[in-house]
Amino acid sequence: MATRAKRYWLMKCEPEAYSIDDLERDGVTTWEGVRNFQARNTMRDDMKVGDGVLFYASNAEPSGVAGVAEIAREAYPDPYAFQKEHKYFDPKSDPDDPTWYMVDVRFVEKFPEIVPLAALKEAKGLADMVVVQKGSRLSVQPVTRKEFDIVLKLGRQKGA
DNA sequence: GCCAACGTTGGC
DNA sequence: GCCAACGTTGGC
Repeated sequence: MATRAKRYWLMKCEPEAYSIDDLERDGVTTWEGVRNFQARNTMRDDMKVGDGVLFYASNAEPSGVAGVAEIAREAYPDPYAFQKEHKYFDPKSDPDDPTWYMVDVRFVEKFPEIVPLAALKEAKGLADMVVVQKGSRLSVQPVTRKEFDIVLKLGRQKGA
């Protein structure tokens, strides 16, 4: 099997919709409902099983990285886009040529405390991280290995 | 709840 | 293909 270096991502979710605790309970979850082309492209074209994911809680108190997950299944068509009554329904998505894709995500670790966005902004080495850029609204974004490791360290040291 | 920043839509 | 209007995201 052809292999490639493990890549790293950040995925946002509002805790009210789905939290790291929900993920810990479920073990694996589906990541449906992404309706942004750039985020879709990332999921569909770049995510591979085993890639690392920073689980980011948006619209939270505080917002920040709540833990770690990994890609459990590579992209497949988002079935909710075809369900008329569903809030993720998109009449323009053709089942024979789906517009929207989703991946599955597996729980890896919950940080003792959330790493707030403010801490990410202050941390050394994270100045170029997508999520700290002003006006960054992408719900699925790439993270470098270096950034991933720094955030991991921040998350683990909190409760110590 | 406010509002700035951004993506998408649609008229032309 | 431009760009104004609109809807959404998401920090605060």
